Amino acid sequence: MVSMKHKPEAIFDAAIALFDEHGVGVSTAKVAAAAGVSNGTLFNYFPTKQALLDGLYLHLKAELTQSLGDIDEALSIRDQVEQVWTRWLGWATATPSHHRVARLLHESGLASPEAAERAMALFSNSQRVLEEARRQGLLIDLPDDYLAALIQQQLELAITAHLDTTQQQVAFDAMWNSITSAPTKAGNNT
Amino acid sequence: MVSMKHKPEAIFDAAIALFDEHGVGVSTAKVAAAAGVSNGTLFNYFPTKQALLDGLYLHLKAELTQSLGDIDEALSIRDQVEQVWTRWLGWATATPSHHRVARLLHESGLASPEAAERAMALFSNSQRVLEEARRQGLLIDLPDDYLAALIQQQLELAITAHLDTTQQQVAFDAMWNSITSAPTKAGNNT
Amino acid sequence: MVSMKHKPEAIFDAAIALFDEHGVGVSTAKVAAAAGVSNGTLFNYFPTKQALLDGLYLHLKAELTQSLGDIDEALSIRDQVEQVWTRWLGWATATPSHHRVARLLHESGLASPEAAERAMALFSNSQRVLEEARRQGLLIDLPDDYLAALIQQQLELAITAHLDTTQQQVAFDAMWNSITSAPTKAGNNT
Amino acid sequence: MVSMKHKPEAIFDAAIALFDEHGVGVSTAKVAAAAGVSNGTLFNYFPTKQALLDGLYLHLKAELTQSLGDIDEALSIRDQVEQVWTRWLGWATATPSHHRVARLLHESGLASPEAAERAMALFSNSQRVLEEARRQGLLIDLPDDYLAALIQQQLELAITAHLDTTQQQVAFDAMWNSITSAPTKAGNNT
DNA sequence: AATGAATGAGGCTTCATTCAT
DNA sequence: AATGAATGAAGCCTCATTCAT
Repeated sequence: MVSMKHKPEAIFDAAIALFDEHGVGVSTAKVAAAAGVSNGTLFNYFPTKQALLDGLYLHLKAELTQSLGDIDEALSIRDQVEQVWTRWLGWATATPSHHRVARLLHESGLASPEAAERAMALFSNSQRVLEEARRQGLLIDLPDDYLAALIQQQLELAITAHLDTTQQQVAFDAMWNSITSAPTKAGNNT
Repeated sequence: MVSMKHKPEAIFDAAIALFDEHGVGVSTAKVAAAAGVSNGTLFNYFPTKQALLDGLYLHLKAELTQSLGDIDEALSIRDQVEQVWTRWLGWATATPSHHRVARLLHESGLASPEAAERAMALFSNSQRVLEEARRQGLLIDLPDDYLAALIQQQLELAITAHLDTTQQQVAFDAMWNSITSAPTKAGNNT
Repeated sequence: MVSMKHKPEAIFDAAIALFDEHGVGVSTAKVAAAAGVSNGTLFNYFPTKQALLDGLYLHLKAELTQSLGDIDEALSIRDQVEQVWTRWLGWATATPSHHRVARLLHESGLASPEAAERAMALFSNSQRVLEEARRQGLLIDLPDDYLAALIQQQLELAITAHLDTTQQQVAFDAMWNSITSAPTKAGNNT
Repeated sequence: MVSMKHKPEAIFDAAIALFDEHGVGVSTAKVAAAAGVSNGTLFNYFPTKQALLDGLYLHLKAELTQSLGDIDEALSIRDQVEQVWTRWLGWATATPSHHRVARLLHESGLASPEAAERAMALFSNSQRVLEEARRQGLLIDLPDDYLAALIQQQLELAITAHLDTTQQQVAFDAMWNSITSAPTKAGNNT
């Protein structure tokens, strides 16, 4: 009745679809049913609803990390960032529900601190790009955390806004302008 | 036990405190108790929990609008925007729990669409500033909705990041750079 | 459908009947149904199944204490003890299910330690008789706790054995013989 | 991880340890895990949890019977009884968890009637001592069942009370006094 | 207008038991 | 004979909502 994947996979898929449509409030029973397994079976894999939430969060983050792949260090920093940006956007566009649910879990603080921390660890590659940018003196004088959040926020926005290709480029430029200092830009007052 | 405010006000205050600490999952009974009224009474004012959520959301948005006050149209557009930015930040700093709960209600989609729409209407003033900026050709080529979201996102970030005064200025500049075109900025490649 | 007592009373009665017949494993739902109230109502009075168990235990012990009344201190110690014995037995005979359930809760350790302690406090009168007997040098050389348990054990036995009046007297004598030293009894070794 | 005993034996041991610590509520899965077998295997040996309970009860009673051994009929009745008493106490002291679990199964009525009856049959030796005492006119005028219960009750008490050697003797005397008539004891009133 | 007891649907979780491998 | 994943009924408890007083 449901794809012949392994059970946890089927449960994740069902959870994604339901959480995306109705929020994380959806009952474990409904998730199990949608996954084509019994109520009890779900708890064989995720002993707690929280465990399901955490597991799903990590699953999605890992999926994203997979999509980001390795960064081409031969590129300029700006292009490295754009590479991450583009691939991330590609993932979100290819599997929008996955992206929305990941966002949902993150925003509502429903992924436990441990899960959030483990998820962060997956992005070490991307973080290194930021550090390199800092070393090159490109970045404005705000904490790296802040800049990372700035990037991600704008990425989220670009994703949800369904922009066309041209606009996507403008959106990326806007983000880049927001995090880099613009020494040569004269008279930026009205 | 609770200030002699009018009942709905007391309920809002209780809800803010509890939602801020424990999330919107808090039961109506607990809200009522914290407000010093019986659970039955709460339902006299808000026939539904959703009505309470919506009412609270509008209440908070109205509070914010109040804080934003009138915009000094004599100022440059940039300064008008900064005025809004600063007052908004002032409101969030003065009553952080209010800000957090407003954010919570918005993010989790728990404020009903109708409430969200009515809340938007409160910001007509601020929106007008954006329109004026557009008219003056300052803005990058993305929909106004998008830019409004860009502004608000970065504002939220600046609020939650607990920046010092210098950093706040940098954060505002970053935002401004992200929404305005920078014609004279030469060679923005690495 | 059920006597017009107050709710908690009705719940106690239902619990007694069901626990007596099927053990404390009986579901709260069944207790509520038998009490003529809804599932939820039970939890308005006893926020937890354990609270119900504890409450019931104390209820029964208080009932027993009531039945024991005041001890006639003009009587000899032996007669005072017999007075308690007889009244206790009377209570158990009059409401055997109450007695059995009290025993059940005690034996299975399902009354929480706090409840057990509070229940003990109800018997201060009876304990005083034992202390007086000790003072008079009537008792064998074992801790008072031990003797109290000896008495109660044998009382329980006398109750459950459904003895006739003559046998009841023999049973009491047996108990008395077990806790008192018998100075004049010559050579009780083989 | 678990001794290379036969499976049922290992299951019994695990059950004893777990039931002793957490009560009979412990799940069959946990018992199986502690016994080092899969949950499925447990049900190969005990088709039902009740069967496990009954089997364990009989196992423990048989173990006790073993410990009681043969009674030395050359001894006086009193000494024969004391021999049983002492050996029983020895068993309980040597393997306290076994004793406690046997008691637990008995008290909570969780050993099925059939199992209880079969267990009784194991004590035929001990019962014969009582019958002989009756024949010799030593016993008070109460049913043999009652006296057997009196003995066992007091034995349980002596076991759980952790008495020293002197007190153990007093406890045995108390028991003996409770079941035997004391013709020479003059004036046992106040 | 205020109260708070009553409701019952629904949520999460546990567990004895089955069965295909 | 052994395994362990799968099952689904049942348990405890929460809570938004109603309504008689």
